[in-house]
Amino acid sequence: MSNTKVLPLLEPEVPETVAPCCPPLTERPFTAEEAETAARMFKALGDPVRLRLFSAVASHEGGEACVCDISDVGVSQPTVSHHLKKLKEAGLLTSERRGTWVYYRVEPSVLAAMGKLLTIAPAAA
Amino acid sequence: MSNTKVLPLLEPEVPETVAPCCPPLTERPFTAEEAETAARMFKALGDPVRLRLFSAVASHEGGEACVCDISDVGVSQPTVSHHLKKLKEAGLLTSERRGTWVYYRVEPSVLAAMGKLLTIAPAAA
DNA sequence: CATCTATGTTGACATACGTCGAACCAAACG
DNA sequence: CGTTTGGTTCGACGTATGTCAACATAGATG
Repeated sequence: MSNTKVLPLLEPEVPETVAPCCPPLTERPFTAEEAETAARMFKALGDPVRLRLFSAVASHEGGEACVCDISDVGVSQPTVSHHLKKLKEAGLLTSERRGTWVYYRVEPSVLAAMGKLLTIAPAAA
Repeated sequence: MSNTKVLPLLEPEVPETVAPCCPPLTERPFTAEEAETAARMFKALGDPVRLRLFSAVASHEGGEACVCDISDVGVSQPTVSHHLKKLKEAGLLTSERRGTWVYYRVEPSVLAAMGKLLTIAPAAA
């Protein structure tokens, strides 16, 4: 019932959407370029509605969710669509149409990448 | 030389600035309230300049940095001050004046909290 | 006190952002 | 086909945001 088993499906679709952009925040000062890249992801999660949508997809069984399953976040349906698009553009989600419905799925590597960013110390050196 | 040893200084100054707000994003859909809280932190890091400032402080020796040491990020001095204020308001940094200079320091627990947010699965149940 | 340096605050401005309703597209169904 | 249902795109609107120059404040120093 959990989503622990759906994570290994790293298909080589658009690998550049979430590159290993940056070292941990605490390792050394970010360059302008690194900051630009990382900030784009943080920014995407910096809106309450988007965060709820992302969490809803990430926690949904199968690691993916139909829009109809997650669009109850208190804003209009066009707004939901708008935010999902933003999340896609940030490389956090991917979408796929299957018949009537559109399914969104989290890009698994992105969570790991952002998690590393917030690592205290890599215990290096 | 690294900042691994300065982390244990969790002084009970303002503990509510970074509460254990939320479970991992992948555990269950965020409530509106959780999303509001977490989004505030993500939003603070969602600007390239702020991210560079935060990274500069976090990676600086001693876990803290004078404004003069980190203000070389390509924007004017008032803008730097403005962003540092935002980071403070988000609970990510604290500041202290010591003589002539003002020192900023990262709130250590905040990194751990945000890191947990991005955990894949807590391996629970 | 006068003054210099280091930061923070204020006010103004252009741009970006979140939101909605309306129009539009795509698949299913009669 | 026409209609219904699910979802996106468009256009508009109000608000928030990032930025700077100008001014203000806090210590240090003479």
